[in-house]
Amino acid sequence: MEEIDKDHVDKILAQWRRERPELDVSAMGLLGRLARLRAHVSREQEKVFAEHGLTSASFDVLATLRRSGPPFQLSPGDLLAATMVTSGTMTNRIDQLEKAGLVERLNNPEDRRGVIIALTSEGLKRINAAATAHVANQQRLVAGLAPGDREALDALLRKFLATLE
Amino acid sequence: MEEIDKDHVDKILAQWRRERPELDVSAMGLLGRLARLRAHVSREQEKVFAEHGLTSASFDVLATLRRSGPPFQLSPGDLLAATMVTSGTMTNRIDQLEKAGLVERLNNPEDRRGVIIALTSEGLKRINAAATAHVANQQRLVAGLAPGDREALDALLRKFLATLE
DNA sequence: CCGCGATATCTTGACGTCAAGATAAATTGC
DNA sequence: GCAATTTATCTTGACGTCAAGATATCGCGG
Repeated sequence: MEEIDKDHVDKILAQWRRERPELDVSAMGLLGRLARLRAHVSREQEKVFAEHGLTSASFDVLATLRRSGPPFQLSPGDLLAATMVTSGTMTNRIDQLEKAGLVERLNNPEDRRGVIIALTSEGLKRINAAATAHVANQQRLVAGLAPGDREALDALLRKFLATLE
Repeated sequence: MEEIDKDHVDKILAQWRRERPELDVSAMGLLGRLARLRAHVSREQEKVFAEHGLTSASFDVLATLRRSGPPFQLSPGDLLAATMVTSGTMTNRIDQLEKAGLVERLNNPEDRRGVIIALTSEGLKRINAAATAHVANQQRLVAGLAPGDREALDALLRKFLATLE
């Protein structure tokens, strides 16, 4: 009577158990659900970013600048440290945002190797609006989960994350 | 006294609360940890795939063929249904795998629009070895989490996923 | 048995990402 | 002061992904 609904990931595990019964797939369920969940959440979030002419990449940079507080300026190195991407990726992100007029590269008076990335006033407006929509959308995405489950899940994700970083 | 260690995500939330106190960022912690966790896991998994000359994209296709059982053949449409990507992406994945000699496109005798993607013997060897290494690596990735926590986390992820798909 | 909407797969063009390495300026140590 | 090392950022080339649309074939309704 204790039937739990099988989801997509359960079917994959069942196939592996049939084809390669000697493999221990006990971790695959958890990691598979993590991946699938992330893919769904990610796509839903992208839709909201797109409504504001942004991608998750550009939102990520603008949001980092915005939440750093006035004057909304950081070096590429600072942005790099905050965003889990490589330097080449960050250069490209900044290039795109600069083309779009949402940030500008200023000379760094203290270090001629470096530059300062600054939100333009258009960039500030854009990220303020996008962030408002984004957090509302995040609320919607977790709305199907009971508040107690959300807390429990967050606590476990925190624990897990701590083992990896 | 109940101090929980602040992680990277907590710092982001604190910044938003300072800069945009009117925003309800209560869902951002959970979703942010999910994203970060997935990024870490993903990269660790890529390393193992790379040791076998694969990427997560190519592993994904080969694994789907492998766990479907003999004769290790599926249509692009079947693969599409199993893998959360678009048809253009699947065409590209198959192209790459075909170039690498790991799968081949066979004519579908029952439908001239369609083809059948079949693992080559080299592809079978490759995915068997890669899958063995991959599941071992997955065990390693969750090893830092107590077994009870793993179960609880998996159950919550399942619940959450069910609300989205 | 024919026309036409449905289906299976591929093509195109624009991005985003990474690894590896290039460039230029700052800093360190003698 | 100056060479060697380190640091900050950018460049290059190869992939992977998507959305939108192109092709070719299937199969249904008349």
